[in-house]
Amino acid sequence: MPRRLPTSAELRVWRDFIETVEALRGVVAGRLQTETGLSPGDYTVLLALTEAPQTRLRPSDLAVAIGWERSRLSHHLGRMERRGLIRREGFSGDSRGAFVVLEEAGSTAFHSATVPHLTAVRELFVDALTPDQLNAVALISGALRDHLPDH
Amino acid sequence: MPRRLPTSAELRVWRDFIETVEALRGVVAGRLQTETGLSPGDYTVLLALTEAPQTRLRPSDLAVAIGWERSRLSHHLGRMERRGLIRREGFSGDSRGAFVVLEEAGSTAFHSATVPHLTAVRELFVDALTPDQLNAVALISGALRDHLPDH
DNA sequence: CCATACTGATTGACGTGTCAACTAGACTGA
DNA sequence: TCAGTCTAGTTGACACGTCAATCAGTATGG
Repeated sequence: MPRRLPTSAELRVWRDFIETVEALRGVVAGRLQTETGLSPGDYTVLLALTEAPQTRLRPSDLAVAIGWERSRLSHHLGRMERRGLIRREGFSGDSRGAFVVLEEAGSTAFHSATVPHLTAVRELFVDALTPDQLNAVALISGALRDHLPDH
Repeated sequence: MPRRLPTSAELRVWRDFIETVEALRGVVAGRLQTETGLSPGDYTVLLALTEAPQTRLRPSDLAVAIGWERSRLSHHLGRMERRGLIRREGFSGDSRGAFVVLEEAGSTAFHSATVPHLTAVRELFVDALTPDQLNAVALISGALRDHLPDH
């Protein structure tokens, strides 16, 4: 049984949706970058480390916590380490393992980034929508996510 | 006057939203890639060229048509040219100018990609939502876009 | 006429992501 | 015990994006 293709109206909704979200993400990322020197990825990693006991995590646990692939995380950690935001530390025990440790500079950067970040989210996202629309967004996210393969 | 920060519920909506859309985009892109060998960027460029008179456009016009920065387009065209999907051609007149011309291979690739692409959009996006939700998405996209700086 | 500014387009450097391959230690079962 | 496998993590190659610089050709004003 052949299944229908999207109508042109449905396709337009899709394209507008994707383009808008991409633009939105770009604007938020740009503000974060210029106001705090951190990328969204940096922020995500630093948030997870900040909340971790001893502000340290094993890479795999960190990857799970933020939902990243290990290789992506490894590359990102390399860049963050070069900038002194985090540090890698050996682990006595299972010597495959390692730790990612929050550095002072990372902690400082994170703390000075949180208000600008939250402000950007409010201004560009929350303030753009009515409370009803915000609820709708939550439902729509859930529906889309549940409809994705795997999860 | 100090303005409020997002509540944790609002923040959760934001994060779920961004993560879901990113995942969705990734899945659609992955399907397009494996089923047709084209990236979303390739598809966008090929679509614009296909619809252009003589299936050729000046880079600047192409950039405007698809809403890309010229430098991004230039890099992407370089990659597409290497694969034989498009070709660059000089322009007699204003010799700064140039043309991007759709190659046979590009045309073929595009035409064999359109059904898989549309199918993926239907399955992963349209089918996941009720008609009301789809309407809501359109309204929300518009609200978010209108709230962005510049536009 | 010519210095200057503008326009079209490309380039290089670099951050970011994915995929596949690799290293290396730890586990497991015949 | 030791081959096979699993787990943790890194690496290299490459696609994609942004930014700033560059280049060449066109237009403009004194």
